[in-house]
Amino acid sequence: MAPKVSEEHMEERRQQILDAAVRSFSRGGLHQTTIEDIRLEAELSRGAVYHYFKTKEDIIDAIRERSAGQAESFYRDSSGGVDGATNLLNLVDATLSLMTSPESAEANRLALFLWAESLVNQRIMDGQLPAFKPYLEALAKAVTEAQAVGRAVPQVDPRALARVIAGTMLGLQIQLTWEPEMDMDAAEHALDLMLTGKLWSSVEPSA
Amino acid sequence: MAPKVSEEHMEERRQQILDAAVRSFSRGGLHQTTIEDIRLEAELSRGAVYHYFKTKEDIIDAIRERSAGQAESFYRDSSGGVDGATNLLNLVDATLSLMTSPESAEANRLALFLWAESLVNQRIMDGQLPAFKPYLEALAKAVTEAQAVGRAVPQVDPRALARVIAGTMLGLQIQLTWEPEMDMDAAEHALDLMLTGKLWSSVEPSA
Amino acid sequence: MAPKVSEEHMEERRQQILDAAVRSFSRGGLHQTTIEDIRLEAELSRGAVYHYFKTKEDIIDAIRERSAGQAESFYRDSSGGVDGATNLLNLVDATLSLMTSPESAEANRLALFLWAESLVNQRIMDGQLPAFKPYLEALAKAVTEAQAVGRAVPQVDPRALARVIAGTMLGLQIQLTWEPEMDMDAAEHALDLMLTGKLWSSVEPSA
Amino acid sequence: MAPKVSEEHMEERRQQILDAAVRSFSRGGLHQTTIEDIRLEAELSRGAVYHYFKTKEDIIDAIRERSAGQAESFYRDSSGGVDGATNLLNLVDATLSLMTSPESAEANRLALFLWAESLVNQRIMDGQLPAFKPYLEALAKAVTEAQAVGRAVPQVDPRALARVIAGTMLGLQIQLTWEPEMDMDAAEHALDLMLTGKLWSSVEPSA
DNA sequence: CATGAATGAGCCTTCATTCAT
DNA sequence: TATGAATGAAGGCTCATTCAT
Repeated sequence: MAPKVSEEHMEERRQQILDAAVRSFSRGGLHQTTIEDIRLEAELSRGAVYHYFKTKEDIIDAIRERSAGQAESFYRDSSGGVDGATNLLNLVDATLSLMTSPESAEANRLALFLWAESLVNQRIMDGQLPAFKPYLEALAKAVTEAQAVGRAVPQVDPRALARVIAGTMLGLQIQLTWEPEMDMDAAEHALDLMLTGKLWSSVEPSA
Repeated sequence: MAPKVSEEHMEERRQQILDAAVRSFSRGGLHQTTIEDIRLEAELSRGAVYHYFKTKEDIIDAIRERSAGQAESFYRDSSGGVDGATNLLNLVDATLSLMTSPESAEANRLALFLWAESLVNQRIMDGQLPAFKPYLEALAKAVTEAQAVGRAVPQVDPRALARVIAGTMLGLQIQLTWEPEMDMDAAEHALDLMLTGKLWSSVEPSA
Repeated sequence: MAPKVSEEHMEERRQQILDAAVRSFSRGGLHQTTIEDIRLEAELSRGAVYHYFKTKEDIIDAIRERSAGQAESFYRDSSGGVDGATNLLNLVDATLSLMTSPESAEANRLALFLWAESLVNQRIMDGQLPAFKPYLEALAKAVTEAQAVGRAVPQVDPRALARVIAGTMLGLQIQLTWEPEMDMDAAEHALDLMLTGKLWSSVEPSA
Repeated sequence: MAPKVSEEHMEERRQQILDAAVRSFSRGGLHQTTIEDIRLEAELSRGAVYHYFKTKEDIIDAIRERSAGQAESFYRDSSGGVDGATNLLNLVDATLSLMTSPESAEANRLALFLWAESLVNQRIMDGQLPAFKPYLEALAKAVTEAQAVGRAVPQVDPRALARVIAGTMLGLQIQLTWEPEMDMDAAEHALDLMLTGKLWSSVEPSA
């Protein structure tokens, strides 16, 4: 059982470094943050960092993977309902509450850095996109279910609507990074109205 | 009149550099792209670049400013209608058609790079945010007008809804950078249905 | 003709760096010598070195190529005679005088470093070996000619003898790096006796 | 007697490490080979290596010493004959058969690395040279004996000829590292002819 | 105006060595 | 004895920027 201690320690240190890396990267961006920054934040020696991660990019990769995992498990719980329309709302609300939780400020910033980086770094794109797709599909599935019970009109393409809603999430997250003090509750309220068909008057005004 | 010629030449060269910079940055990102890359793309000497721009950041700034200007003029035309609800649709459609135009692939990528960079570079943030705000306000104004004529329910906070809709735009633009081949027309259709209240069945299904 | 000045300057600087590199490398070996050492020896900035050579290995390669070229031209002059046996002596003497010239102390040391490095660095081997082979062949050719005129016995394989003689050159050069003060003239004399058949008594001693 | 076991164990482990080091160094060179490489090759922990050797250089030194010892005992057996000329041939043949034995490929490469390193590392030079000198002297002694019995002409300086012959050995060994498939038997034959005065026709051709 | 050589700060990474357990 | 985590000095290389011509 000797390796067990070692492995535990290994995992602990890795998390310690990743935590420091998340703080550092989200503060300074992927490029401006140096290994030196991370190591200071982790209160480790420079060599120690390289003891647990081969390269800076490996750290970034591990961070991405870890957050993707966290987010995924978060979403999975939100699509278990029977009613598609409810699932949709649940997913949206879960996403919003995830991004508004105080601990998420860092994650939101980091996400934006990764989204940008993915355009230029295939490895990151390859990690990012496959993590986004299931989200899109969960949304589409919910829409399809909503159509099945007559809540959503059949004309709409579930995947297209999923794109729109997912886009809204992404876009709100971005705005949150820009203005952390923005009123996300109000936005959520408006979004809920829109997603339940209560936003627009059903009849044209008697113009 | 010598300076006039000079000024014209100056402006011409600046645009030449900025064009090259847009191509370079959107291809390789803000950090991975070097002045050398830009100068090669512009077919200029390295010194020439520094002749027209003091620093790399100045180039980025000029690019940002230029695109912001282009976008703004684009939007301004879309909020001139009388009907708020129509203005909303116009704005959204204009935004979408701007981002889907073939020349915009570059601009979309560049935008994402700038959004990320703005989190870390106050100067970019200071340029970016003031350009985004009017867009938000144009949307809010359209919502307010829609409320005034009874199209939108009065409970919704126009600014919050503007956040949501603007977010959708941002998020769709991101998805476009990730998957340039995505079906934006379908998304637009779904979005239009949502923004005209035709997406959801007004009555609960007779379950 | 603008590039001409530039090219001249370029070539000049490259030589300046290579000269400094030869001094540095031959003094400290390939691995212990840093770019910093070279740049100090060349009285240049660190960046300047990289302006003219992409990597440290490129510098090493350029050095090797340059010395190979110098050596080759040196040998070529020594195999122009009509008589094979004389050519052989000429080649050997030329080689020896090349390696004993006072400026060659550096080159000899450098050569040994390169020979060792070639075992581990294919690129160096690929440069080294093709430069050695013609030398071997020039020797073999001289032996063949000596056989043709009856000077050398026909039983000997010219290539094998070339290996032996070339080996002698290599081995003397090594000893020279170890003990620069060794008496190479005496060695040359002994070698000449051996290569002219005057070393051994033709008849067995009347034991 | 506890220490005795311990000492045996110590010696065993040291040899295990040296064996691994020889394989590693001869494969990758002195500088490119890391302690990590050696420890993996030895299937030992990193700490263990440092338990038996204080520094990397100590390992190199121990290797050098060990091979020097092996070579020396090898040569000693070859100079026991009565006849100087025969001793000379014996020494040469012994040297050649030592370097051509299949197990020697590694040793040959390692030797070249050490020869190069000795130029830069006094400690290695101090180990190397005193091991080479006796070889030189054995050769010189054989030559002197050959002169004594009238086999070799008295004009030749025995030490100089020793240099030449030793050089030939070194140079053939180098060529062997460069081209392990070279025909050393042919070279040996040519060398034997040369060392017995049978290579050159005693009389000038009747030109 | 234009050129591109020169500068040097700074970054990622490697690796010999130490040392707590 | 044995282990391997930790250390930190050092090196190769990049690149924004300057400046002499």
